[in-house]
Amino acid sequence: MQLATWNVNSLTVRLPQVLDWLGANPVDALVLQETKTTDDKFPREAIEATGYHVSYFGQKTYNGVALISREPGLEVVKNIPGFEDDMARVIAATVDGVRVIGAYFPNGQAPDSDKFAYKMRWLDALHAWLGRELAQHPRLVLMGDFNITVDDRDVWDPVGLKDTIHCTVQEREHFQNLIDLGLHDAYRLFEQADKSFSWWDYREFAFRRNRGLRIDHILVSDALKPLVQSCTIDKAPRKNERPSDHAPVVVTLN
DNA sequence: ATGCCTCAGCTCCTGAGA
Repeated sequence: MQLATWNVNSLTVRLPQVLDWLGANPVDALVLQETKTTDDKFPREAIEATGYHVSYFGQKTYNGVALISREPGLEVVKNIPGFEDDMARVIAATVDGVRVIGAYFPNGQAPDSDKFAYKMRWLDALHAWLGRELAQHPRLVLMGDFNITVDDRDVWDPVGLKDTIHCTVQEREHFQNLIDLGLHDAYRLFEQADKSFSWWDYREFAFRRNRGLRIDHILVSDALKPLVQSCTIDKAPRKNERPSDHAPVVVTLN
């Protein structure tokens, strides 16, 4: 079984690339972030024409998530139950007996901002909900754009970017709290090349110079950890003509 | 350098992203 996550930075712009990628990488489930489109404009037919099922939860201009799967997604949940939020950030469903949660974590902008405070509240709510989800669904994967670097290996310039957004102690503590629920960073279960990133700024030729961050993650539960065969970042779509600034991350389970 | 790209939208500038 293969699962993947990709922040597409507008599905309207990236739909052809998503369809191409799925054709070349026929994963069992793919979660998307930053679809940036309302549900009435979501390209459901184009995705279903490929034989996939899709659930989606969007809004105008910002955010928006989707879950594409070969088998239908069951028990679909949108956003974090009990957490009032006017932003579309989470979609969850059970696919082939695995609870798949796709999430677009808040950016947070700057450590002293209101958006950072919202990010902290959102992370608290995610943690509480995830504890309940894990109790009900031991076979669980949480994946998406976390907007958090786990440690300095995930940062192209850890000195220059120390304590800036995505690299703060508070964000990393929240990440560790998720891990402490019984989750594992699938990417770090394997030896990986130095300076492996999943996002590169559009500016200053950041991709070409490999000045990036690893902020897109796949966490697998204790029950799934023994099944993980590989976890990779697919940089190929970042080389497309009009790329997303993020690359897909893929995990293979047996 | 609160820029540099890219995207959406009350679109020809602005806000947000990371």
